[in-house]
Amino acid sequence: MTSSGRSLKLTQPGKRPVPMIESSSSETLVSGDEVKALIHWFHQYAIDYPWGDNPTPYRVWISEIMLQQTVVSAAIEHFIQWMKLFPDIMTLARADEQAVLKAWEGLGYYSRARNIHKGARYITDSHSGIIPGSYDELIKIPGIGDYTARAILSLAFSQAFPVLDANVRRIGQRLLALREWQVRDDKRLLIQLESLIPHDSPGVFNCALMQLGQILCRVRSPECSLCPLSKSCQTRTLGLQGEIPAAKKRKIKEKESTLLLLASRGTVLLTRRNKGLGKGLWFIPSVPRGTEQPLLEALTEGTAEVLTLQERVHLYTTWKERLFPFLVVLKDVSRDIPSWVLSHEDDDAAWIQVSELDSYPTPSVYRKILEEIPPLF
DNA sequence: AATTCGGGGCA
DNA sequence: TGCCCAGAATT
Repeated sequence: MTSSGRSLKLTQPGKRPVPMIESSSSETLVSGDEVKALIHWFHQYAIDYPWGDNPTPYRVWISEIMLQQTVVSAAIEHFIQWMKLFPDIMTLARADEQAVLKAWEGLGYYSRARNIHKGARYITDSHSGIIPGSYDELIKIPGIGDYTARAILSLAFSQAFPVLDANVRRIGQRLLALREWQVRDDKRLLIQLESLIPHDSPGVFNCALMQLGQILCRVRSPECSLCPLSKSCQTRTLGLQGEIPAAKKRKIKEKESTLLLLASRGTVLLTRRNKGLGKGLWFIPSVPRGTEQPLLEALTEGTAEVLTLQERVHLYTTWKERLFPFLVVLKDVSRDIPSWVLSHEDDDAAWIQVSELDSYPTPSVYRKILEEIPPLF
């Protein structure tokens, strides 16, 4: 059974524009010789990664989730540390979510970490702790979608599933010289790859394509002269490397926030988000910039001392947020929790020893601010 | 089909 | 600074 049956419905021919040039290999994307050249190129120039030499289902699963929307160099160190902390599924399933999120700190897209944690418990309960080797079962695991299921099946189980990530998609788009890439092109490309993937080494084929996209067929300034697929590449034939794929513009929303880091006798007040964006992470209480005056005055009435911390910019997905943090050292004994601190629904708040801050998962920019706290205050 | 995700790398 | 990234989930 091919891999396209479940995840991808075959579509009708449709009326998309034909490629501007009919290549000699319009049926097979690339020739059999080029596949061999690709594999040869991979064995000669491939980069070794920590997850590459021992591709167990667990290691492939974790690495593939880490690599979702994440450049390889950003994931390597987290993967190494993760395997020390959670060497197997049972250890991961027994860990608490806070520790899992802490291990993920800095990688972003934290729902990935929560999904891995949920997935480990699901695998423990429903599959006796063994990662299943079928597409239909893998796809049920939280955080595993079409790409990751295919990656696990090909890399860890040696099943002939091609993968379609940003690298492979870019290679396909350039081979066909398509100025626009539509959803149905994914299905078309996967069908083509299914006829090319070697059944004795599907993982090598997939890794070779992905590393080719990473090393030679880069988004900007690809090195076509070294590419094993250049003969079939219509983008190279047409000299359109600078135009395909076209850059996508994105819109950024801006906002400004004042952070009030309340401190009292060796502790600081943090809040944990339990819903929506940043779920499970700890934050410094904040208010929209400009609304902090009444709060500061109320706090300084209790003879608080206010230190200005370094201004920061927090970039995440569609947001650019300027942060204006202040350390508010309270002199009175009470450690009440002001109501404005709980700005989001279901927020928690807690006074935390400064010496223990390290174990609380928090977005990177908040980590930097917390590290700015002076030793004595 | 479009948007969101509380990151970081790279030219 | 803008665009991209070994995508998935949600709307």
